[in-house]
Amino acid sequence: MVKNNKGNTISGTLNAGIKLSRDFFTRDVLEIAPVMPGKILVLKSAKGIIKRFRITDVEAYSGSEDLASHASKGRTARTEVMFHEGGHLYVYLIYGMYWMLNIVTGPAEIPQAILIRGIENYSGPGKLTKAIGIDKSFNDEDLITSGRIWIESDGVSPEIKTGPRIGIEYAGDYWKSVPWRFYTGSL
DNA sequence: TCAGTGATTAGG
DNA sequence: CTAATCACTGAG
Repeated sequence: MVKNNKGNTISGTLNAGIKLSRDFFTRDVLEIAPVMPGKILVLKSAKGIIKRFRITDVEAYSGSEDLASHASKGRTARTEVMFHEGGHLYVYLIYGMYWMLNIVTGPAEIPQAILIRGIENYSGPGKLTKAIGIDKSFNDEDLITSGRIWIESDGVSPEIKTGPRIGIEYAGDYWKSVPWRFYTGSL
């Protein structure tokens, strides 16, 4: 059962849009991240129930130079997925409790990802994954070929606000200040 | 402000 | 093997 911050049940029932293709995700992360708020995250349960959630808040992590990105430490077992072709998911556990949901972008071998920080009725990347049931099993899932998760557009493109990314105090003055958070409060 | 919680990582 | 770290959250 899905509930919002006030404890009320929400259905995730938006109208269907057009599924985003590989070409959308293989572009540079800084082209994609600003247009992610407004897109629809779609999940299909094992029983065939489809739920759609409007994305409201994302952050971009780009390449090996970005000291806030996990990939800045190189290619490890965990960050391997970030080097895969755009359209895959990067899912990892943080603080022993929260699954973080990221969309890998760009061509293969270039580590980039977009953290999904908020969807409608939810604020916070850990809360939204708990609410919609994202876990380790979604790591490296392909949004183009998966039967249980994908992204759609219904043409909605809300006004975007930008700001520095959250929770990256370790990344140094420059990288913690770049305005790579893209969000909207209007949805 | 700070504890909870456990996978991941570097290092011996 | 050990120990530090962490793209968070909720309680005080």
